[in-house]
Amino acid sequence: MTIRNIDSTLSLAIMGLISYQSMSGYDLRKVFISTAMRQFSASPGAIYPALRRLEEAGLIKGEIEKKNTLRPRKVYTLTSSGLDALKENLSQPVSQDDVIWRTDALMLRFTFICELLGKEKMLKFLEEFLGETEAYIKVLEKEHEALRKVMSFCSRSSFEHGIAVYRSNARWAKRIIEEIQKQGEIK
Amino acid sequence: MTIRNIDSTLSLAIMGLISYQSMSGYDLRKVFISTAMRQFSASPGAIYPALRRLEEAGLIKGEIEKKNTLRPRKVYTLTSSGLDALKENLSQPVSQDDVIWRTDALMLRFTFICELLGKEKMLKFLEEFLGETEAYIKVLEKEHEALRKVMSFCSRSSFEHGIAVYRSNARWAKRIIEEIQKQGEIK
DNA sequence: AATTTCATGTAACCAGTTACATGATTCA
DNA sequence: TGAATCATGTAACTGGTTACATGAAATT
Repeated sequence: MTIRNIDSTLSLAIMGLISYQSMSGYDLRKVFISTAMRQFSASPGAIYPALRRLEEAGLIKGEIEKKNTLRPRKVYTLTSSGLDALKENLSQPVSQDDVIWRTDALMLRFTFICELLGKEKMLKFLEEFLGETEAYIKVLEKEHEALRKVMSFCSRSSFEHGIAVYRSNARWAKRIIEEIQKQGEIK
Repeated sequence: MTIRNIDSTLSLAIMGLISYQSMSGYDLRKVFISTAMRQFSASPGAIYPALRRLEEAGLIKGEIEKKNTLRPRKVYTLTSSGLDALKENLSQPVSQDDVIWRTDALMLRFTFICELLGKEKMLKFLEEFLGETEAYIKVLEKEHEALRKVMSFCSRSSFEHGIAVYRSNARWAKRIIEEIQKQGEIK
């Protein structure tokens, strides 16, 4: 038996949503179609196989609601090992690679950190995110300085777009850290 | 024979780079590893199949340099239909879906617009990009207003991160439009 | 009566990842 | 001599996309 884990950002999104409340595949699709989580796939060809993989891995458990109909509604809940796996995923340190290639997954992780891990881990996440982002901005600025004269106007502009994104990320992290520190209570 | 086109952002990146100057697969890998284009795959398992697909589609042509060695260096050049396909790709209007899901491809397109299409198309691209981005920001702001009271602190913060990214994109587009309009000459 | 929504799923295909393989050339 | 670099490629696997299929229940 191959050991599978939370194997994609879609799976992470599913796990997080289910941790809030039990949901069927169809419920999940509706969330992905109608809310700001629309960047994740809403296609049944992605969601149902993902649910099956997670269930095979023992991270979620589906219970059939309307038993004797042809297409019974199957509502999924996190198992205890699923909750562990999710918490472990959210606790992972933020790497430079995450910051460069997996911002979407990072934001997804942060979305679920409040309820599942609490204030301390939120701050840890944000500080690591800020640190790695600022470090990468310095790398990009150096590259920009070195290449600004040989790049065309358009390449330079695209490059600057990249830097602007990371700067915006850093400002966001600073703002949220401040907000957390100001208000003692988070809800 | 199935008609293939520029079938991924990696292929678009390859086409654009080759339009500047002829390159081998290994040259491309070096660019993807060592420059700010590192967000694209540098793995040989992605690059070489992509080159083959593009060659099969008649968009690029490989010429062997060191003929009688065992691993001859193969240098690729755009064909005339490849140049057409690239220009057509870059000329495509900017859709809302592009803005939401394919920012990376959009920035890649802009990178190559200068040399291949000129100032008029640059402005067209930027204005469409700005328009679609601002429209989507309004959608997100409405959602934010509607959900701000039911969302947890972390979901709300992640949501705001999303909005911040699009605002930063809009500011960038405005700045570049201004820069273009100020200087008569682009180089 | 007709259309939409609820609800779950499969099958073919596609591009990227990971890991491996080959062997020449250059450099320490 | 041994390591790193040049240079191209394949094979198995993975997860997502597109398109299709089924049929009950609710709505118009």
